[in-house]
Amino acid sequence: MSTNTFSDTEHQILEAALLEFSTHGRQGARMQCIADRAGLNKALIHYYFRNKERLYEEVFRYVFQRYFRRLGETLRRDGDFPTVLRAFINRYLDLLNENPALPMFLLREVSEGAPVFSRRISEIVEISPDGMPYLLLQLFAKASSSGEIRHTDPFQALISIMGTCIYFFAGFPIFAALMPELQDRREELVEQRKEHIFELVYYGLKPRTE
Amino acid sequence: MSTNTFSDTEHQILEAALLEFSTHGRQGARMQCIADRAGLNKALIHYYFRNKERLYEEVFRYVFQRYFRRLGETLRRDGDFPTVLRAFINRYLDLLNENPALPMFLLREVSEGAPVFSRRISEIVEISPDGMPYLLLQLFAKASSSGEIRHTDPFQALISIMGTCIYFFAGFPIFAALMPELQDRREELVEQRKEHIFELVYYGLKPRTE
DNA sequence: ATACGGTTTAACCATATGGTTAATCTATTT
DNA sequence: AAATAGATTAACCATATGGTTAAACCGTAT
Repeated sequence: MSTNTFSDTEHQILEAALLEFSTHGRQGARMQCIADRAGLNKALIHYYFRNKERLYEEVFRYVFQRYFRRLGETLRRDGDFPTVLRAFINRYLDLLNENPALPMFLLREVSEGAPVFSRRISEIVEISPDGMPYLLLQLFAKASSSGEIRHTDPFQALISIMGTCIYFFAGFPIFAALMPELQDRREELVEQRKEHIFELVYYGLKPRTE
Repeated sequence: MSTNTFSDTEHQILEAALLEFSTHGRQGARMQCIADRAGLNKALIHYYFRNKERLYEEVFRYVFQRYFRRLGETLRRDGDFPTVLRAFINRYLDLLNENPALPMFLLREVSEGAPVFSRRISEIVEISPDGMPYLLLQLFAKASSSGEIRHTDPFQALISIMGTCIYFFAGFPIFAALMPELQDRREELVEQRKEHIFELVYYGLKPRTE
């Protein structure tokens, strides 16, 4: 059940399910819609994934295992604080830009009490000191204690950096509804955003001389 | 339908519905659960709000009208850039802390294509130059042109400040699942966060002399 | 050619759930 | 006290939807 080799058909189902789940939520998702999206018969989904709940779990794991792994990679490379920080931000924004539905998928799960995330957390994210969350905390903790940034709670910094990245994608539709002209500038704004976040976080945390 | 005077019963329904909708989403919400939560008969909900869709719309408007209005208030008061910035951050975090379910409610709606938000946008948020989004953009635009902060796209700043505030509440459960010790520090972290975000944004945007 | 295992499908079933209805209760007016 | 209108309830209905099943399809080995 935790194998990662999926057939073509399974992949089609997973991709369709990801879209359906992230736009309509676990309960709002319709098996028939997933089947239609994937161009397959509904019974096939049950054949491969038994039921909606297991499909959801499989999609969730399938997607976020990769997501957290790719995010963590950037933190394991050598480099000084600003270099690693920049790499993390760029990777994060690229990941989100490739699949803007992911944050909502995760946030939805979490707002429902994160039953699947909690139950299968060990498969999804490394909780060890070599996993993404801990490495990111470490990044700030080290820079903080070496004096490269001012004394900062690493947790606050973690929330800030992830929030500034995620909210661009999660909140974009809100502001696009208010200011339609943003829609066309989207790609440009993503690139601009990399620089903006880096400067905000780096210079926002740097010790002040005055 | 857009009156704001609700009877006790209606209020109970609205509050119960808000909880149910924000944890389970529009489709996942169950009319029976809302009735149970409110301690009322299910048919009463239909009596007052006709059907699920209209109930959802009413709750949505009821909640976010107030939310955006209270957020906008802080931007209409006099004061220099850091003062207004601080007031906005504090108000925002207090609002979210009072009702941590709100961001998810809004984000869910948005990820479903924001049909209700779009349709009733004019009742929910002032789109005029005196409304919250525009005032916040103005705040940064003015500070930017007066040289108080370095040249910055106001939209990027808007996303950053809202993202850092919201994500604390939206993402908190994720990190609380990974680091259980955070749960007890929540209130303390909210207060600490006000200062953290202010410093990050203010000093992150300030012109650099070096 | 045929038998067989894995895959795919149309048709079907059971049930959860949104919504209705008709009766009852309650308070206010006359 | 009778009447009226609004509020509330239990019982019910229709249907959407998750899930099942049995048959058909298809490639491959014998």
